[in-house]
Amino acid sequence: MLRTHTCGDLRLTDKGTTVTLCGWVDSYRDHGGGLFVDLRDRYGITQVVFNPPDTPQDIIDASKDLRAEYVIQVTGKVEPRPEGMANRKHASGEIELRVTELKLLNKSKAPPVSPSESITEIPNEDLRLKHRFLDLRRPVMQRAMILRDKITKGMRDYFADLNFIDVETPILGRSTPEGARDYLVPSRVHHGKFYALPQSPQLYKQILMIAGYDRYVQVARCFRDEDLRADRQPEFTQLDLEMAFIDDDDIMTLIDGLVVKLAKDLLDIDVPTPLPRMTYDEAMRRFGHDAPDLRYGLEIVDLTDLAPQSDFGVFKSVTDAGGHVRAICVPGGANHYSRRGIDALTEFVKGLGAKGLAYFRVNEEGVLDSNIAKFFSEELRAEMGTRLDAKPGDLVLFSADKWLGTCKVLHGLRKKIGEEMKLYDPKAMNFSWVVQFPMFERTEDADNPQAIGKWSAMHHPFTAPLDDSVDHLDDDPAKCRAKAYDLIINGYEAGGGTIRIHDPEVQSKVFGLLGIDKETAQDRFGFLLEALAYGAPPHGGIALGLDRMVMLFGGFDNIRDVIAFPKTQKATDLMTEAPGLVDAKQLKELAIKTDL
RNA sequence: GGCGCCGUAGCUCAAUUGGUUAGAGUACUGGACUGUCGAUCCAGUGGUUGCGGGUUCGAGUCCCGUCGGCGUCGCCA
Repeated sequence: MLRTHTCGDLRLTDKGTTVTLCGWVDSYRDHGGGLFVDLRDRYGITQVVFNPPDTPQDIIDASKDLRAEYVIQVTGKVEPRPEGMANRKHASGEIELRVTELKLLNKSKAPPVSPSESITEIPNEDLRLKHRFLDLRRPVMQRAMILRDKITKGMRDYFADLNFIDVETPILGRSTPEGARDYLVPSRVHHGKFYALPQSPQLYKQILMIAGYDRYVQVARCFRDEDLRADRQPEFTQLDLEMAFIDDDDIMTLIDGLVVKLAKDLLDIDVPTPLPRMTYDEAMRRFGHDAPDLRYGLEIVDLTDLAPQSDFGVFKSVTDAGGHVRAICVPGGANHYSRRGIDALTEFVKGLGAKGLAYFRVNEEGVLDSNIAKFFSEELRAEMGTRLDAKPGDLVLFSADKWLGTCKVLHGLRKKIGEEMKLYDPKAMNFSWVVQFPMFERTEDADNPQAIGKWSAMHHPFTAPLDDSVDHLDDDPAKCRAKAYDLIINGYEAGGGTIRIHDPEVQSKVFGLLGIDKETAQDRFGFLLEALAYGAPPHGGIALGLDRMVMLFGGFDNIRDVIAFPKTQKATDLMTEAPGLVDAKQLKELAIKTDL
């Protein structure tokens, strides 16, 4: 060992002891006669002092050459700092190391990305990603990685205590055309054939249930070749689990327990259980989204029935066409959003597909007023005000469109205004479930005109219907609700799962609705269908998005900050420059010709 | 693929309506300084304004294209 302690260890109680520290020069302060260095490692910062008479002159002279990020080993005596010189910013701030020996372990070029927390300016993200070794040296990033480790370990411990066993599943698998685009790996042995990287271990974990491993868990890497977002990476990590002989309530109760433990251990928050559960239909009705942020209100109010009483052409034509008129009432919004502010909101909703933004301000007398007020009788405005619980100074924003259109616009407004008006405590954590998702949705895929209007699975084709929904498979698939549940944290989908179909008859009906004929089913999932025929227990599970949970628990606003080596929005790695070209020889072995 | 924001010194940023030699802080280099902790003080080095084209007497600034980063819609069972 090159050191006796870390830079976060030493306290007043260590005074008088001789210790050796190693670390990076976080900063240095040269006073001519002597010099101070803040020495950093991942445990903290300790001030090391090169001053006479404790430090020999030749060591002081050598210390003059130290620069940011040089790696040094120093030996000396731990001493309390002089009266009034303690630095409360650091845990070891009451002591300092009086250096008697210095060894330069390595030099550093002047860092383009400063790891020092004393530099408050954070470099552009492309620089951080290119020099990730420096970026990851920043204490905030080290805290993120440590938090990630704690969450992962907390999860593993929790499930291990409950008799779950960790089973690894393949990375090289088989492509299934449903769902996200696959990352493909060409086979050298079988020219023209490809492995696919797993989008999730879904099918394998069902096989494990059938194989009798009734409690499976895995920290699983997953891959989806789709476009990126602030909360989406092409490769990400799921805490994946599956159980046999359980129902949906068991999975949710299990995860409630995990959430309580993690919130208590990591954030010292007491989360009451059971976590609230809201159906998908209610979430869409009240918040316009299947992952509502429940840290603030701004609930949607449906005014479709009142709209025809107005003379406002936009509302009337929408309701005549079977659409909806819905609104949110923003408390204090009339003062927060000026004319120009509302123009900005209008531009914003146009980006979401709205044609415009109808609004009312609520004036001093509590009356709804705006440029469209003339189309609404006094009585009608009063009635709308009552429904909306509108108070003087509020702002009422409308969306008139098809149901999903109003959901999208009002959810967008709600989210934007919640942020802009700071309607919630950024440190607050809100956990809930959204349950009873529709089994099927109508395809609106413009790339594939033949598929438009056909049913597709909202989760995957093995999702079980609610017990009282089974009959709707025959008469009205749109009414069919699934044993599906999403864990929602602060408006993010932090995890999701389902109970799986284990009844061959139900499975075949679902395949039928999805237009998957026997041959296709056999070709794509033959192994699973075969396995299901050999005594499959009732089973189901869930997958938690580990990266997102770390992001939310750590208060980060993007997922890259909790992944050591993330990809850019164009799915490249700026440090390694992946993806890269390969040799012609490699392509030839794989029988691949590129067409650029 | 669409929309939007951004790209100026190693780094973070500024530069009036398109107008003189593109500035500041920091880093770096040299010097001063015995208790600092974003040390301080003095001096200095450092620029193809991402790249290419265009408009103009004149472009960091306006236009077109392109590359890169970010956000978002589509997409993500």
